[in-house]
Amino acid sequence: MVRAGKKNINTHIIKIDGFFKVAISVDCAIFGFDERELKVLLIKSDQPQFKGKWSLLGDLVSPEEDLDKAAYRVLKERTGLENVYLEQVHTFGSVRRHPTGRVVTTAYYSLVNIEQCRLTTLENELHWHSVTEMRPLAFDHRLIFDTCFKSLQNKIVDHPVGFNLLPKKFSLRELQHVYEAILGKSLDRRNFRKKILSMEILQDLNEIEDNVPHRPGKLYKFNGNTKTEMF
Amino acid sequence: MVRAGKKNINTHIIKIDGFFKVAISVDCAIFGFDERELKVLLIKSDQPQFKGKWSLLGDLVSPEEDLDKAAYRVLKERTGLENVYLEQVHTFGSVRRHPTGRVVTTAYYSLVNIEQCRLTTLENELHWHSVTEMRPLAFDHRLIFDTCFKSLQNKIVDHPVGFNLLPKKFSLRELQHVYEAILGKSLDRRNFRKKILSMEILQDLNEIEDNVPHRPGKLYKFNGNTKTEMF
DNA sequence: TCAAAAGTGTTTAATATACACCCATGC
DNA sequence: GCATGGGTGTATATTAAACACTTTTGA
Repeated sequence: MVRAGKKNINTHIIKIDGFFKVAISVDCAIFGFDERELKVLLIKSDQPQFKGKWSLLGDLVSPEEDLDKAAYRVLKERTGLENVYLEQVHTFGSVRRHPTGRVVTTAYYSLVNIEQCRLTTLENELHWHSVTEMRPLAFDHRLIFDTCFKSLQNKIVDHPVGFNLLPKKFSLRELQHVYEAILGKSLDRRNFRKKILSMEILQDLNEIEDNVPHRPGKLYKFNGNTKTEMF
Repeated sequence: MVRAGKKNINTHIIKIDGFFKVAISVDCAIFGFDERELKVLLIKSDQPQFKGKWSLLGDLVSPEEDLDKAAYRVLKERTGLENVYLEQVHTFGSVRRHPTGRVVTTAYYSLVNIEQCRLTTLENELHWHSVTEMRPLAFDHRLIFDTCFKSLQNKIVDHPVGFNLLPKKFSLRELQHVYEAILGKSLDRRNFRKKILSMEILQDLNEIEDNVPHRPGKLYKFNGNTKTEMF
């Protein structure tokens, strides 16, 4: 696989005809769910201008690499996961959005199961941040994050994508907590169950929860394909 | 304004470090409305591989030009219009989507009033094609067009953007025809009027239609800002 | 026996859909 | 006077929202 990640960005932004060339990157808002909270995976920026600030995970796109593939590569490299839910959101192309040169970036968001992640830290620090406690991010990543988060909120209203944040087996309570964390509001339990079950997207596993300090709930799995629609 | 349009694409796709650099372009599905039909502005391709085929209007993005600005520039250059409704849709970044080299393209759609257009033909032929009679397009432009068209159809369901296809003054009948052309189905007249008027987005101009072979309808104008949300 | 969440229906409100008649104008 | 679309309201169906009690388990 083509790896653009190890190259310095300046080898991709080359002065020709008197001006800098354009580089392409992808940036991913990788969402996870833990402790009833929606989280996003961030990395400590290595740019001197943004010392100590966090940024989304991204990388330059190699000239021989499909754009979508680059986003999958970033996910694979950082979380170890393949076949994850990935959605393209928007492309940010202001001339001065990146301090080092012209970088047009395409934003994606991904929904992953935090427990399955095997984070690859490399030289920088990775951390799952609660989306309700976001501090200022490096570059224009706050704008990119907000765009991704809104896109996810719109998506989940009528597309069943919440499972991707959960283990294969889950209870309706856990699924409801996912929806509540994404939408930022509490939902009526009976109406939620009614709506989800009427969609006929869940398969009853005839198993119940274990090790819960209350009456255990039924376990379900998604009866379809949890991959992205993109392929 | 930086003009990338006159350069040959090969001056932007330069072989460095043993492989071709990546170029950025924008492609616009420019929608118009005429004779009760939704139309899209296409240009005869000048690529030898696609001789005789039509393509969307697009151009390379100069390294000193914002991505959105490039889309506005294409619109201005081809239709003479400024301040039009423009929406970014998706970025297409397969390695082999363009025969000449690596070109990542960001797709936009625009809604314009055909009558206000002053088409600039330059060396190629421009034509408004009915969206119901689309023939195969050059490059991957059929995919791009379909993506833009679906995006518009989704948008119009709950966002009042249809006006952008009409003159400043219009009747409810004309507006309904716009919706019917975009959604590809006929709508109940009473329900349509009820819904639109309840949105309180129209201002009654206390004028009536002229030169219609039937009872003239009231004229309205949109009471807000018809520009894109992007700025 | 207590705490915590599972499981389960009905009533009400809001929204969307279906549908028909008289009116004003140009020809 | 006829063809064409303008203008209007109501009844029905569908969907969304509000709401409470009994049951099961672990501690």
